[in-house]
Amino acid sequence: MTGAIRPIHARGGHHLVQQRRNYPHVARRLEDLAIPVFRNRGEEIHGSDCSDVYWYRVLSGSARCYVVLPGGRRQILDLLLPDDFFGFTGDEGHFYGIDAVVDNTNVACYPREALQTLADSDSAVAHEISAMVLGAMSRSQQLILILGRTTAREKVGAFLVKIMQRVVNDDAGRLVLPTSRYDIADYLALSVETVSRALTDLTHRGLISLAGPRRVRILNRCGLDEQLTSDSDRQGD
Amino acid sequence: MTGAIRPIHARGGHHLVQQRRNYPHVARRLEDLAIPVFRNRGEEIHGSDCSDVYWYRVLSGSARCYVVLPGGRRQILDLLLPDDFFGFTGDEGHFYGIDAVVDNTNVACYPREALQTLADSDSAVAHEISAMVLGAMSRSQQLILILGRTTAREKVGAFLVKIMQRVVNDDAGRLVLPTSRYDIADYLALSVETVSRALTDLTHRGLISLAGPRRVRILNRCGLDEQLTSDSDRQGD
DNA sequence: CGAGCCGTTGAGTTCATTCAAACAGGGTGG
DNA sequence: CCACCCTGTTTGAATGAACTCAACGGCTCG
Repeated sequence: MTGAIRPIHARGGHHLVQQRRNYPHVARRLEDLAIPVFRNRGEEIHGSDCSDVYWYRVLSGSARCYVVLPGGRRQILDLLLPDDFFGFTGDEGHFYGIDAVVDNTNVACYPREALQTLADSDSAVAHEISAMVLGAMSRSQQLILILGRTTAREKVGAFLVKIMQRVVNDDAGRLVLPTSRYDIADYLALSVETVSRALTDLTHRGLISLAGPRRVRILNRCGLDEQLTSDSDRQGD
Repeated sequence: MTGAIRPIHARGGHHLVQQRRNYPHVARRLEDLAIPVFRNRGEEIHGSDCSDVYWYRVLSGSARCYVVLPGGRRQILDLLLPDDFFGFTGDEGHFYGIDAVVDNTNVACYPREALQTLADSDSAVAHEISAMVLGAMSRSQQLILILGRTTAREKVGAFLVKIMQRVVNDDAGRLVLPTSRYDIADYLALSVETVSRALTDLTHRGLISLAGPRRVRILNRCGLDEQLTSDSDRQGD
């Protein structure tokens, strides 16, 4: 499954690190450690077997980190856009992996040991890493807040707002979703049908408008965000 | 609200840090930075105003980190037991805070700047911090997995299994919950009634037994964990 | 003893899910 | 070019689950 990149690792990974450790005056940078991986939509970037060996960072495209629960359901733990950093933290008993979400996704895989070694010797790198880990932590907390929402409409609305903050979008609130309905469903712990219904519902309420399944326009961001408080929808409709 | 600890901070916080920075030969340890806070059940440890200034670590007792959503619902982001580390990551627009869950809870508050400075000069401390951040990340991911479960029974079951792994419990699977039903509800994004019903349901199924509201005994851990797959409950009941 | 909090149980409603079907778009091959 | 398939999306109907509102029992503390 993931064998394609392991030779690269064996060739340029730990060995190179050990070699260079003896020359601290050589400015080693994060990118020197990166094992580049290119994948098309749906292809596995890394699988369950070596998930605690690497850290991952999306360079272009987007990826999803997920866990397959014993029941067969897939829970997406994180949606990775360019510059996002991610690593699994040893949840045992599940199959977990990282897939590309769009074609030509480029992910950098950093061997953890080597990254640690580099961080020890270069505090600028250490700062960069901790900033990225903090970013991952932030996305994690925000997903908890979304999953903690009560209704599907609120979850989808909050998802759209969060995504809008992360992807390129014009001032008019137009954005292109990187994900399919199935990915949204597995991210929000909903069924596909419910996601679809929530989107049409939001459209009918005038909060968003859809131009094709992926092209969303946020018409009323505050309305999306504070749908929680909305008992106003009963009055307004 | 949180004014009680600010004088301590002003007295021994950044000032002390700046002073000692000039003596790198002095072995500065994490505990030197800690602002100790003692709180009883329900008392606030830190509130919304200074949540991005500190990192927190529970030394004894337990605490809850939560966010109050616009609608008034409280989502608990993390349940902190001794040695657990936590920090908010800048979710704007919400009120968030940390409360003690049991009496005599002792929490160490570390000023972030000073912690960073210390980590830069002492790689052992940096390792310790990154290990603790990783622990927080792990709990975060596990909560996502719990929230991603479909039924309330699964959520509560998974919660019990996770808690069992973290609190002291004898070999017979007996443990004492640190939390009330309300806290469990806000942690799992369920209503209190649903939590209560799920617990009695699990009892009827023979997976747990209750000796008082807080005293739980896990009778069948695998059954709790893999309730996901269980269509067996229809046959068995 | 009363007040207040916590926990449980019941009844009715709301909401998400499942199962099912239909539709749209992109690709391939005839 | 059209037929066809496949994937992704949407909508409908019926079931099932969690929520709200409500009431009650237990417990602690003043």
